[in-house]
Amino acid sequence: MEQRTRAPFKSKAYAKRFERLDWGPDLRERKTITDYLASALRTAIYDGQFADNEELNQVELAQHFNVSRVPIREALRQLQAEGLVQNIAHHRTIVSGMTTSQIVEAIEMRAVLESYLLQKAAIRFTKEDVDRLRQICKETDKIKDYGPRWVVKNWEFHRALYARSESPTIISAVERIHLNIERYARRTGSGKRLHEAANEHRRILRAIEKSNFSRAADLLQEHIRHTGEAVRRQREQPNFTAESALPRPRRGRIASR
Amino acid sequence: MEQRTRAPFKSKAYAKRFERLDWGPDLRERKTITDYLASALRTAIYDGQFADNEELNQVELAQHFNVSRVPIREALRQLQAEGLVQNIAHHRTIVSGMTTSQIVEAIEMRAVLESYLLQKAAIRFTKEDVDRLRQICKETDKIKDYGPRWVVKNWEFHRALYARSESPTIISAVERIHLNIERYARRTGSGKRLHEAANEHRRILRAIEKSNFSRAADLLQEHIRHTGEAVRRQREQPNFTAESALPRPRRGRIASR
DNA sequence: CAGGGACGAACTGTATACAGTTTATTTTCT
DNA sequence: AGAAAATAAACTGTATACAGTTCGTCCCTG
Repeated sequence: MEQRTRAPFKSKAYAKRFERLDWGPDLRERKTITDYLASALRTAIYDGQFADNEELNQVELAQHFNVSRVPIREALRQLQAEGLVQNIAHHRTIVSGMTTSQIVEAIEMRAVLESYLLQKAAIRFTKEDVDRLRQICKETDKIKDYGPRWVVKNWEFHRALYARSESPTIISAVERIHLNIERYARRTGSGKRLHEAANEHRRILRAIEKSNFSRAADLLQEHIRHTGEAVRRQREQPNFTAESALPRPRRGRIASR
Repeated sequence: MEQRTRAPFKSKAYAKRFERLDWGPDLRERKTITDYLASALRTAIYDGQFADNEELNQVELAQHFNVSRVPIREALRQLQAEGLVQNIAHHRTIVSGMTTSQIVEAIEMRAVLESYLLQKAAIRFTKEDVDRLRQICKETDKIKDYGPRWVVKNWEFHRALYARSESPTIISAVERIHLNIERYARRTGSGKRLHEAANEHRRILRAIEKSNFSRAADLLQEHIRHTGEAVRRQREQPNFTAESALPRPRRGRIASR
């Protein structure tokens, strides 16, 4: 089976948006252009490369990726179903920004579900599992600034909490919510919150060490809710303007394809 | 704006599958063929018209709906993202049957989230809300057999429980899970379970009447989990064969379009 | 008659062409 | 000049054409 590699990009309209895109095997191995595009766009959106409500022009995207509009459209449909973009028929597709309450509710769901997962996992914890958590805590401390590396480590801790829950479906549902809201949570991420989060992790760990699992679950729930509060606090500031595109930025002129 | 009405179906290959399809305004009002198709297919799958792992042939579907493959493909992409079908690149798209543990985990999520929603809503309950619940209970009693009408009434009760939760996002997430697993839960639905469920609803109602909300939440959680247990029990019977298509039923001959 | 290419039918995936919709611009009328 | 109507440009949506992949079938070889 021949390895499909995408042709070099033609247009530079979106160059900046996708430059941070990880061209790892995960992306390259996709079998169809549509799959590749869906990944690329999803990654870019999760990465915060697009402002809320920003318009996605099919022709521009097609030119950028040097493909026809068909796979672009299919990829956009997929993202639409995932809730990342919104399509207004015959009109346009925009990056769908979540409202504050949507974000907060999503975080609420995480809090409830993750707390449940922890309780479910806790009764099966082994010494190795706890060691692993300790290890991750230590590693997290080494990361001094808020960036992708910290996000990954942070999530590693959470995943480790649920490793023994024997609930892969719930975990992946939770993980998806996490990915969906991370781009918003990120904007509130200051160094202070970084430190706070690390402390909360450690407190959860301590409760687990003492086999006080219901307390650990409560702490975890609080920990997650703190993110929600941070988002709400930031967004309710009067001078807060979500990084969002204007309703209808004058359309550029792009030759139809 | 001209009202788009679909042309009558050409092919009869899928006629049976879509005959129960509700041609209500909800469906007819869709602006694009793709949107219409996504709804139609989703409804049919939710309705149990397709067996697990059944193959969806783009050409056949296109002929049935008398459209080209493009909107069919886009609709399938959307369903794929929704988890209703699975696409194997260059190969085929199949209706993705959930495994027993996936179903049970989905029900678990419902139990956890709905119980949370109830607790959140309970503190805001008014007398009218409780009356409404009572009313729904009565109406449910009138429906004697397990069918779409019962499912709707049943869900109405659940929704009424969360009406005051002020969490529309969580509610719709839960609703989606419900829709996703209903077709499996249905297969276990005997008259006996019908009665049991009605009783459980009434017990929850009674706890609410006594303002014993945490007990109501617990009862609700149990109530939902019962469905999960029923599914598991049925599927673990040695002679159980999920209504599912064979891995590769000899492909029919369909003229390419 | 079992195993393995080679071929071809039947699909899926992508590009291109065309149709229909929306929005911006120009023209017309008052 | 300003509002309304006509026109044009830019997109989106769908159909058709073509390219590429998979898999069954046939034929060959042993």
